[in-house]
Amino acid sequence: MTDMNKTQIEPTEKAEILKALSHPKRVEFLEWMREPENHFCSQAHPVEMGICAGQFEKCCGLSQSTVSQHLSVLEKAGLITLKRVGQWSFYQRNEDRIAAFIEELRNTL
Amino acid sequence: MTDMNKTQIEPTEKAEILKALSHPKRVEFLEWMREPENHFCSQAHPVEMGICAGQFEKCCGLSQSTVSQHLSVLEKAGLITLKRVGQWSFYQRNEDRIAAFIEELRNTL
DNA sequence: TGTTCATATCGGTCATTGCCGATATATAAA
DNA sequence: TTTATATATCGGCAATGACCGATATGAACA
Repeated sequence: MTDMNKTQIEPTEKAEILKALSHPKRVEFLEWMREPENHFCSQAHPVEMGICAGQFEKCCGLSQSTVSQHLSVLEKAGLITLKRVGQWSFYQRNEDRIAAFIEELRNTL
Repeated sequence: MTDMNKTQIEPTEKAEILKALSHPKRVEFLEWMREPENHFCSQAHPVEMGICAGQFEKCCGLSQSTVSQHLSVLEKAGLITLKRVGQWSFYQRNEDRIAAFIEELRNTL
């Protein structure tokens, strides 16, 4: 009864998530995605679909390839999910996973 | 009224803490210190004084200098505190800081 | 004072990460 | 089928991080 049926975070996953969060830019990406309308207002598609990869590029002054890599790290850690629509990649926060991670920290750290 | 008068975590500090936690060994160190009696039973001094730097060395298979560096990173991030007594260095978890950090994550991540 | 013990710091090596431009892939449009 | 657009991956380079042995610091004790 401590953790209901929330997604469980394995030790290996916890380490991977912490690594993903060790770069300030990636943390920023996650935080921006909390309020998409404030940070990605120039997006043509509705923000409910997720944030288009290209949107990050404009906000952060990094190259396209670097942004793509950062997003990939976040995705592999499970903190965001990727949905491809046409030629675009839409990323979304994985709220369950993020919450589970913080809960894991609360319990173990 | 959101944060009472808890220690506040600045953005720069948050980044430094996340970096400190990006190495599994350092996370382990912190977790071991939650239950000192289980992990550092061979310590001569009472665990209430903190954990003697040398104790970590025995548990983790790293060299003395490497352990010292890891502890220094945790201390600079404010996650542990250092008290010198005689020739020994006693480290203790900074519970307020750890709690404030997790709270910060809950609010911003 | 010199010796011992605990820990911190230094110097160097090797592995990892961050970054970029260039290229590959894949969809969409002409 | 060619062209354009969006994103991922590759190759290489520079910066950072992890690790160690050796050395320095500093306290305790003979």
